[in-house]
Amino acid sequence: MRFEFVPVDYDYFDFEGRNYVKLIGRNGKGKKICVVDSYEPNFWVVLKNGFEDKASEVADKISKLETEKAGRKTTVLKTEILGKKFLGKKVKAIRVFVTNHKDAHDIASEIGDMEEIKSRREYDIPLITKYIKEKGVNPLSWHFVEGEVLDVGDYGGLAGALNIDVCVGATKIEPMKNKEGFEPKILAYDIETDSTEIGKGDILMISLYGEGLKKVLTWKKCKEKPEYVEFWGDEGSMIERFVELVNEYDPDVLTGYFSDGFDLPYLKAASHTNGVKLGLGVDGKGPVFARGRIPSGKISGIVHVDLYRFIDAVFSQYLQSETLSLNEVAGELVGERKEDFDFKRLANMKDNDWKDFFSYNLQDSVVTYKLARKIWPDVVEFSKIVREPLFDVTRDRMSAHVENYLIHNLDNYNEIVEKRPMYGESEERKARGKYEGAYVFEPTPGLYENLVMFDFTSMYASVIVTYNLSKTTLEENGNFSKDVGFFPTMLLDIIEKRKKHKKEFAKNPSGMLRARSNAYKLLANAAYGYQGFFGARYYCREAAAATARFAKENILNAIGIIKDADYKIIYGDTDSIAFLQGDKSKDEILKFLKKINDDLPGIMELDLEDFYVRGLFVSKRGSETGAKKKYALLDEKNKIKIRGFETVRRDWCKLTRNLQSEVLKKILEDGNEENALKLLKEVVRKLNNREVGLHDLMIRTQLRRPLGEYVAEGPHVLAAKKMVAQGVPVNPGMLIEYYIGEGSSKRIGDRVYLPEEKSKYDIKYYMNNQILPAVENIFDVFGVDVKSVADGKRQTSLGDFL
DNA sequence: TCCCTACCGTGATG
DNA sequence: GTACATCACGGTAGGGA
Repeated sequence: MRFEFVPVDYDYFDFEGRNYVKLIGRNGKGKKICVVDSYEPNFWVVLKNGFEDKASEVADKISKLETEKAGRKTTVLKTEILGKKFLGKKVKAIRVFVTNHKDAHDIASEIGDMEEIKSRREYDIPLITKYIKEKGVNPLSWHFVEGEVLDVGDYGGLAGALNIDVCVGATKIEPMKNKEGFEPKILAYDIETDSTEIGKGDILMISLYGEGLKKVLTWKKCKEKPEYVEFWGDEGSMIERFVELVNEYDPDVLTGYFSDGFDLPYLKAASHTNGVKLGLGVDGKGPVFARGRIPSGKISGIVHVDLYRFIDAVFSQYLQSETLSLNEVAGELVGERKEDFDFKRLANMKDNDWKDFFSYNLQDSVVTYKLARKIWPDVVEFSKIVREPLFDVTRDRMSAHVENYLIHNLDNYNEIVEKRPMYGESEERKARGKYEGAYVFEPTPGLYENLVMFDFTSMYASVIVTYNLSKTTLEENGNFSKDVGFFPTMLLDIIEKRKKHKKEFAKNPSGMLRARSNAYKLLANAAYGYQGFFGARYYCREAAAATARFAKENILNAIGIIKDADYKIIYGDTDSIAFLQGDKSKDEILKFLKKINDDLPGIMELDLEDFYVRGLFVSKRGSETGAKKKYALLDEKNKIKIRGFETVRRDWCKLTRNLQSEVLKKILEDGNEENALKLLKEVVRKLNNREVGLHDLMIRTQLRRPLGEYVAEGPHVLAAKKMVAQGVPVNPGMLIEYYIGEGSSKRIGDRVYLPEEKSKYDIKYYMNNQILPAVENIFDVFGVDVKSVADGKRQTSLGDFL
């Protein structure tokens, strides 16, 4: 038979000592299909220079090797001798095919350090990655599959064990040229429990939301139940019903928010205690958790996607959200906030409380579902571009994405893939210390009018391409060769693709094109960090350091040119330069920009970022020197851009942040400090009269390590300890919220109060440590001393004397 | 007890 | 364990007077 097929989930299994790949996806009619494909595991042996003529001799020796492990015998099936490239150099290499991928490492070890052999490679690449790379069966792309329907007994009963209509043994899989697009069946879920510690409490309810499915399952009764609620006798039968509903819905993707770290492990623990099966997978089995910082919950035949992880690793840089809570992220991305539920009500639930809780639980799944739909184009594009399955692509960090992109594209350069660093190697790399980074211009504090901002487009990526900076182009003398390497070449390709898709998007906007252009942009931006990352296969500290160095050289040059043209430089950071427009017209500025570009090396490109009406730069606290990375700009559309100020820092209280942002706004709009001063006075008055609500005084700081590991105990650590004492579990990553109350202790941390603790806020603290420091340097630009304003003393302003 | 400073820790910029 | 360096700043902790 021959049919259209899109692979969604990849897995592999052993049969009679050999590896097979199990693809699960949909056919053209939307039916879930399992396709079994063969795979010949292999790795490479690279011969030393001068030993090329020994190739067949070495290959013969290798052919006779075999290993036995866990009752599995792996032998060398065949060898091929080929001219390849390794680290950019021509080499003679032997491709060694073995019976089982898991043993490739052992066979490679047995080959050992023969004098003819330089390196053994690609045995450390995951089987699925190798399979996709070698057979070109790309995720979420349409293929024609030819093959035979499997009998129940084939491959040790594989087909019979799977809850899938059709299992096919493939004889041929080829990409379809003209078919694009695939709408997955997504199902979102969420659980509510009475303890946040996994396995400690009960699951009170489970919600599911998808197309045509809207349910809350619970064993907690209430008289008047909403139509979407189903009551079950106990936790165990509720879980069994959940499994049943998932199986009936037959999703491609089961998604939750922080479900790797909470919902799925909780369900697993609860099903265990209740003695019921959590048979979510098409194999009837429960989720399997892979170890890691956060375990990854894998379900056979259904891609379990924890949206939080993808957002955290890839998407968060686009977000304004200060935390990655479902509430905040959904609020920003789908304009829908979760319903509120006060968990303190849990202690004493009445009928109506349960109704609210059900609704809250359902809303979590609804919001998760909408969020999944919203970022789906981005997930898909990443998966297609880096050619890794959904499961991995939604969990990998940026360095892994860059690396996977490299691995899957190295065949274009006939390159054998470099190995991962060994443990000791990573340590050595880390120990090599820091190198000099970006250049930052020290601004002179002041309020400026009519500013121009230039910036280099994708500066670090452009530098890597222009100067050919990479591991394989680094010469022994420390310079980088003129012969262009695969890393810069690939990066150039990424940059060009990004440009192309950005243009296409501008012409014909679609979620897919936006996502595609974004994905390329992210990959380009991450390429620099990748080369400096200790865990990278193509780590090259020299290349990373040179990237920063050449970038610095370029921005300094550009600053020089702009200065020489008699413009006054106001600020610059890494790849951007702000200067005064002076008496020049916008046209003249643009012509000037073009002229600068004509002389830039390689693909370096300086761009107009924007024109600004006003810009404010302040001094560092307690000093005359200008503060870097702190400024506020007003553009011609009256939009304000604030960088670095307390306003944008989440560890300052709302009162401070709101006041400061309003002060900046007023000053930028008015061009003077007069009205801004009134705002300050009003806040000072309210604070002194205790008219400020505690909610505006909460300080939020993230706990970033276990409590025991702190050398210095800051207020947030002491607040966290207080929480523990009150029986609230805390863990790294949590945002600790507290306010400062009155008290005799000098140490501020001794006066922290948790939100629900009633106390009098410390007026002095909020005045001297929050409000005044945040506006002091701003008013200082106008010669106004905020301390005396706060004291209600005379207002001194330079203006008074002029 | 006050004052100074080094260091710790967080969160920002690009 | 999970891209890089640069920067601002509050707060603690400890020494010296």
